[in-house]
Order: sequence, then C-alpha cells, then structure tokens
Amino acid sequence: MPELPEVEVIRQGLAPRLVGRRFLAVHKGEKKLRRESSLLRLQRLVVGRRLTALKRRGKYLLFQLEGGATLVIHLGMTGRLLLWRATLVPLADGQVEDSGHKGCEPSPPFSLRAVEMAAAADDVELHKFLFPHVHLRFQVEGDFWLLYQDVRRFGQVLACAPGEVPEALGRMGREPFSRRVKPEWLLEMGRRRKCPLKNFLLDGRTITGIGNIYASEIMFAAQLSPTLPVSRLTLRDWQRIIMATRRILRLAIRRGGTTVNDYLNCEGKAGLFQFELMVYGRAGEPCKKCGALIERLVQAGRSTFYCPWCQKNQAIND
DNA sequence: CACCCCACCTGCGTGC
DNA sequence: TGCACGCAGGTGGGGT
Repeated sequence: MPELPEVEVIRQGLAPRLVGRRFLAVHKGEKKLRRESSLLRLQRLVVGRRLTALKRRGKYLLFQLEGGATLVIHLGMTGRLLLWRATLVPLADGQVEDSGHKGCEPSPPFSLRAVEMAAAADDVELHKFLFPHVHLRFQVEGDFWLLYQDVRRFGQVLACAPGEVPEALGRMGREPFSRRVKPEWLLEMGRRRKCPLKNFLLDGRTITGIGNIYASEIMFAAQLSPTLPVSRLTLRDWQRIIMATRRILRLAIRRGGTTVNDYLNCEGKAGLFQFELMVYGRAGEPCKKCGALIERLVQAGRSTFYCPWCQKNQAIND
C-alpha cells in the first residue's frame, strides 16, 4: 500500500502527537505479521519508554525510544497506523464532538463510547469487532491508542535493541531527496545493470521509497519509456528522473498521499493525489497530455502504466 | 551478483 | 446467486 509519500504523511501526522510521550502498554492479536517481534520483546524494549523521535527511512518508520531502542514498522501493502484518542465525547444523535483530534472512526454503527469502553475494559473481543484486522495496539501516554491495522499482514513490526538495525535497512538505497543522489552516480549505478528503467526504480537498493504507483508517475513525468534498459540512459535522462522523482513525491506528500484502494493516514483520512495521477491505473483512458490511450504492461510481475506517445523513446533505441 | 518468480495474505470486482 | 479467477500500494527467499 504505502510508498514513501504515504509513509511520510503518516510520520508527519504521528510525530507531533506522539514524540515526547511514553508507551504504556502493548497488546498483540494472535495472527502473525510477515515479520514481527514477540510480545515479550515488545514489552521489554518499547513499553515504559518515551518516544524521542519519529523518523522515516524509505518506507520504514523508525520510532526512536529513550535508551536507544527502536520500534521499526513497515506497513507492507495494506498496513495502517491509526491514532485514536479516547477522550471523544459522543453526542445524543450519534455524532461525535471533535475534541481537537478526531482519530480514526470505528466501524459503524458502533459509537465511540463503545470503543472507549472496549479499550478501558481491555475487551479484546469487542475491540476486534470494532476494529477488524488490528494486530497490535500500543497505549500511549495521554489517552492515545496507536493501532496497527493490516488486512493482508505483509507488514513488519520489530523492536530493535540499542545499536541493532534490521538487515533490510542496511541494504537500503539512498533517499530520493538526499543530495547524494546525483545524475553521475545514477549513471554509474545504471551502467552495470541490464534491467529496464521500471525495475530499476522499483528496486530500492539504489533509490529507496519508490513503489509501483510512483514509478509509473515518475517515468511519465520524466518522459521516459518504462522498458528502456538503464544502461542506455544518459546523464540528462538521469537528471530528468531525479527532478521528476522529487517533484512527484513532494507533491504527493502535500496532497496527503494516494488513496487508490484503502490507504488512510493516521487520522483515518484518505489522500488526494489519486486525482492527479497521470498514468497509474488509467489503462485504456486518454493521456491527459496528448490524448493517446494509456497502456498497461507487466514488468517484474507488477503492472506498469505509460503513455506510448509521451514515453516512446524506447522505439528510437530499438 | 543479477534477475525472475513466487510466496506471504485477504478482499474485491468481473465474468461465466 | 455462486464460484473461479485475476488483481492489489511490498518485501524477501529460492532458483537459475
């Protein structure tokens, strides 16, 4: 689900509300995530600690805790981090009075009062009913609950001891906004590879954070064909890719991310960038620039969307 | 090492 | 209406 912009939007939403606060408790459901720490480990390393900073690396969120431990969360395809504050006051007609921060809505028709009671009484069954697919609940100082919800359970929640870093973070490429991402460097990285541009952008070992939606959008913005072998890209092509990447990701963050199917921010709200997508998910529809029909192809097992006219430089090379 | 394919899951839309 | 199938934002392990 979430790519760099969505993860960043969640980080920006959570940070001001959680940094400085202490984790008071953690509860775990019985279904396992792709990778997760044991309840015991989470309790030992996270519970009782104050959050000193909330950082992002690629699509990973890093909850840095006092004492040096880190809670690492990856949302996989359908992961959500929802912040819910237990101080909402339900009104007589079922509406909810906004007490500053609204938090995520429980599934209707249950009232927030019921949720509050479920949390207060630690009623697991009721909570499961109100928030399906919530696999972890962190209680935070100040009546906050941080819920980890994940329908497909491809996500990761790892408690790391001080100095410990998940292997995946070590293998990760550079941040798209890093000054170390330069055309010369990408030219060098691309020269050794034979894969098409799309696969290169998706493979986070060079530049991290670009997923399937933004890869297509970036290649459209840079006017480059997804099938171009990276070894053939010029310095100018790489420059265009860098500019396009930063422009698209920055705009997507400003729009609160892309909600194609079920992405929601920490308040349970959808993003808006889906209305500005130029190619992703638009196979058969006219290109917003030239009117040619957007095409879909499969690369590395994933859909790629592109405009055969605006991005036809592949044909020249063939 | 580079690359491909699949596995990991659930849910939803489509077409028969 | 029911069922089978394809497809969905990501990673990572195994094979070639």
